[in-house]
Amino acid sequence: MDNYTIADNFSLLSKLMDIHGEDSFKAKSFASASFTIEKLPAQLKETAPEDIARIKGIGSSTNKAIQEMLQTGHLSLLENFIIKTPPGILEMLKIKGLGPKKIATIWKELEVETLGELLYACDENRLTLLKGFGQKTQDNVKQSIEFYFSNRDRFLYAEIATMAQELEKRLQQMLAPALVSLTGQVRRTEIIIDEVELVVSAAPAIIEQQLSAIPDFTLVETTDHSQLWQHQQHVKMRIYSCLPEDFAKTLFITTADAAFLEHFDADGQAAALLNGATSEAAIFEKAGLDMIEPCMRNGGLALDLAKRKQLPTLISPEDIKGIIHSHSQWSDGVNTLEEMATAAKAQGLEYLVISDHSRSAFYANGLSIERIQAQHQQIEELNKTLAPFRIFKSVEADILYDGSLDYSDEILATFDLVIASVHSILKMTEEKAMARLLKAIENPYTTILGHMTGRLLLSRNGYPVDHQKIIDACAANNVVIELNAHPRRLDMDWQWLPYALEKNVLISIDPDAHSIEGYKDVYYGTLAARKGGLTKEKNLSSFSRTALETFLQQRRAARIN
DNA sequence: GCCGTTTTCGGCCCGACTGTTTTCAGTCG
Repeated sequence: MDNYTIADNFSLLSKLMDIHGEDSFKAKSFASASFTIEKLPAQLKETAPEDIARIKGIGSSTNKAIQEMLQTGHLSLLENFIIKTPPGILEMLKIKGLGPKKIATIWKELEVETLGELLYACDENRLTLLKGFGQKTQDNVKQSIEFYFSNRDRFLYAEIATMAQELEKRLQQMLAPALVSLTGQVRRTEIIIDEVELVVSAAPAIIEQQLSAIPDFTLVETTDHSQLWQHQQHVKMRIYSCLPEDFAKTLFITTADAAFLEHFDADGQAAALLNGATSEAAIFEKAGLDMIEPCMRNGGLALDLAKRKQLPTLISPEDIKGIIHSHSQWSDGVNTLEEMATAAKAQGLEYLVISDHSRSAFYANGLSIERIQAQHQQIEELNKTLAPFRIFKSVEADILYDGSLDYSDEILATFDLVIASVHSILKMTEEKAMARLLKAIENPYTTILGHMTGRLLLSRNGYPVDHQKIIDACAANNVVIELNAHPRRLDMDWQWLPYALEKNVLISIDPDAHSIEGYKDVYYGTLAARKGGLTKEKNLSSFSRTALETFLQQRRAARIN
């Protein structure tokens, strides 16, 4: 083992000791040993133990640890700390601006254990609530984590979409008159993107020659049909090269996922349909099918619907009539309630459902019963001046560990609607998660089930749930299922929308906005919803104000009293 | 954990910089 490795081990040991709240002078001595060793002119493995003992800053314990590393290749003291540290906490040490003390605070105070959760806590403005943290620290941490994530090889659609569209335009200009189109995952608006894929009607050599001129891109792989380019510190780009007369065919084939193509070719007629096609529309026409939008070219469902002439008219962003699920300064939001409402009205929306956090969400400044009453007074006053725009009184009530909601029935009854979500103790078996969720769904005051699995895409898996049973329970209890539109959540997953629609369960595309800026996330929620075949009729946030009022009255009459 | 003397137990603490404070805590090179 060389000096650098030994020094690194001591450095990490020191940080972990600080994170775990060990005596800071002890931790410091390992840090200074690390510093000293890194600068030693001679290798420790070639130095006699008694000579090592004479080095300033290395005492008997450190020397013993050095000998252990030299003899066994391990440092048991360090390994013991690693075992009791979640991997996400170790990863936080890679984030600029975060040292042991801050990480310990984040871990202990926020109960955040992964970078994904930490990023989300920044989005929700929760870091600034911690002592010793301010706006700048939160901004730095957020930026730092995003940078870290951007160096990984998978991306959220929202992180990639703009860049992909700009790339498409740029290539169209560079390679004209060749045809260029986005295809694959991006064209299907998948929620997670591995590669930006494009079809280009030009020869590989020409594409390579042109793209080599862009300094940001490096060619990493060439196959018969495609080239893979790596953008510096960014996503990979795959380019399918084809003849101009094969453009429609290639676009069709590369847009769809494998299961869709398999279904499409179930009778072995695909080749005949594709060859010589001048457009995708012509392919569908020749196949006797209505045009299936690229976003629905996953699996076989859309093809079955198309064969029966039952393709739905998909919801689109302009079908959103109000903001459901939002947070203001009353809890952990950035903007005041008045600002949130005024902005929603100015955007042409008909209503705002304000759902600040409930009292157990202490980390998010959740509302005490007194503060709920004060907020309701303010809502009533604002509604007088904003009418016909309306603020609906809501709350994002924590589903507690036993499945009960965070307030008594008397308090829950004062809201127009209640969004019930799990925020704490996310590590559960499926059995526990199901019992907890089902109890919350059966609560007559629960109107909407918020972010069903608690997942954070690319960074945290949700707790395990039996989707089918949850959907069945929502159907039985007339509970709306949220499609949380935050691009890192998109929870419930769109893959379960067909089943929910079959069971006649309403969906609600909700931004979970913690600022006015957050409203724009409904766009991503809508894209995900389209993949699952959602229509505006089945989306609660597409209801007009009056339709929502009627729905809530009827639901209340049926479920309560 | 290390050090060292007024010497075996009590104090130790890179300095510059940032950010959050209103005199300091934490991070980083």
